Amino acid sequence: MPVRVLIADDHSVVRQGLRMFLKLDPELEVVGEAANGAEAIQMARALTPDVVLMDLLMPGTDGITATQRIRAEVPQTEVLALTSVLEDASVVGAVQAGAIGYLLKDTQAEQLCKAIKAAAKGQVQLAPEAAARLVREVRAPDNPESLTGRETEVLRALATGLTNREIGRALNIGERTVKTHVSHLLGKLGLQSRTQAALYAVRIGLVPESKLSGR
Amino acid sequence: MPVRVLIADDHSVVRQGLRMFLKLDPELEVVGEAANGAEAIQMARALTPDVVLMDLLMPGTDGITATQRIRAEVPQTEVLALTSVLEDASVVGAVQAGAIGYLLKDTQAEQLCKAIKAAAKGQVQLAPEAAARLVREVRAPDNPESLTGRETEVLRALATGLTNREIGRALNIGERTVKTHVSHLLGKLGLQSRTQAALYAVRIGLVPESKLSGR
DNA sequence: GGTGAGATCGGCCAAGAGACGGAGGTGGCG
DNA sequence: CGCCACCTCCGTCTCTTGGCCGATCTCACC
Repeated sequence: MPVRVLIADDHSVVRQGLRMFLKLDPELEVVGEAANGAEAIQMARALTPDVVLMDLLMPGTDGITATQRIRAEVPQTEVLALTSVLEDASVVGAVQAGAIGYLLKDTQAEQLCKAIKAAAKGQVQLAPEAAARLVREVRAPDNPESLTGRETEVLRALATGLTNREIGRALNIGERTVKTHVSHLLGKLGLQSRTQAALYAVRIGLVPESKLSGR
Repeated sequence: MPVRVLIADDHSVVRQGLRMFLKLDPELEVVGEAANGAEAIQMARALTPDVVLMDLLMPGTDGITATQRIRAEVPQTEVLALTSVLEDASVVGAVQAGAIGYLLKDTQAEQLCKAIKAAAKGQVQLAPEAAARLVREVRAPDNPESLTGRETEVLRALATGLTNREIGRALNIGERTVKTHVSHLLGKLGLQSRTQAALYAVRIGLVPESKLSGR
């Protein structure tokens, strides 16, 4: 009985590549494709696949949110994060959201097949780089560089291009408090300006691409 | 005689997917894979493929730079931009760099094969969305929203997290001049702050992900 | 030769941003 | 209970940022 896989990625090239590739392994069966987080949630609900290959960066509902929802609503389905982003926040975020593994898109083909089958059995699969990040984060919960929940919220708002005052209004706190949080997170991240912080947030996948400041 | 294709993408999942997929078409032959712009240039020089499938967002040397170099050094090789980014600057940039086409990663499989064969014959291939951007840009060269060369340079520097003073040093101009350019580009883009401008630059792919502000 | 766009600077000014120290409140945890 | 992390807010200070006015200079174009 093959492992039933759902592919969630916003690029059809990636989806078709994965689909065609997994087809070569008789133990793997691609049962569906989703182009965004919302589709992934809906299809996971309908198909109850064994494993969801989840891209974390997708327009609309992002992969981490989708992972949370799927794990909550379809617990028998395991989620394997497969993304090009490798940063503390997204690794930890994906695992906290319920992902059983975290692989990079430059993973070799055979390893990917193995990882999917292992994930279906409930075995944890982490790219070595991702494992390192996770261990570092978990082993040092009071790591001076780890942001608090509020600081992360402020960073997320900051990374949509809001001013301190606007962030205050958005989070229902004073501008002064926002400045405090910004000051703290800049210090923790070793950055010098809110612009650098915004770019950092984008880099680690804290902000979905769809929310980036545009016209 | 098959069309010889070089794949340039930093994600092995995408590379292997494309390779396996193009293998099914006997008229297409994948002669090599490059994981970044520098490799793409080197391999294009060594292999002189008919077509390079070029991702624009790659670490190190980006795809646009690689396209320029390849077109300059290996003129018989056509470059087909294949990316997830769709914005005026990158479309125009790719075409200006010498790309014969611009396709999105969510392009359907058969279309991609057709486009590659057409590109090998020197026929222009543009995704409809990309064509629209290009036409809009070309038809209105003095579009109030189109940035000048210098403004684009300043935006690119701004989007790496530099201050005005640092940008001035980097470009060998005064801080005042930088402020003028920043002011102009903010007005043209309809934005209110440098942070928004930095996010915009990332969104349109002006800045390679590798250069985003980190730690 | 005029015309316009672009690049380069200047002064002035208001607002935002960040650093610094202080301080009160909460809630978990030994 | 005390301790500590976190969230909240305040005042003050310096620096950066961005808008507004202006000005030269170059260069392509008509």
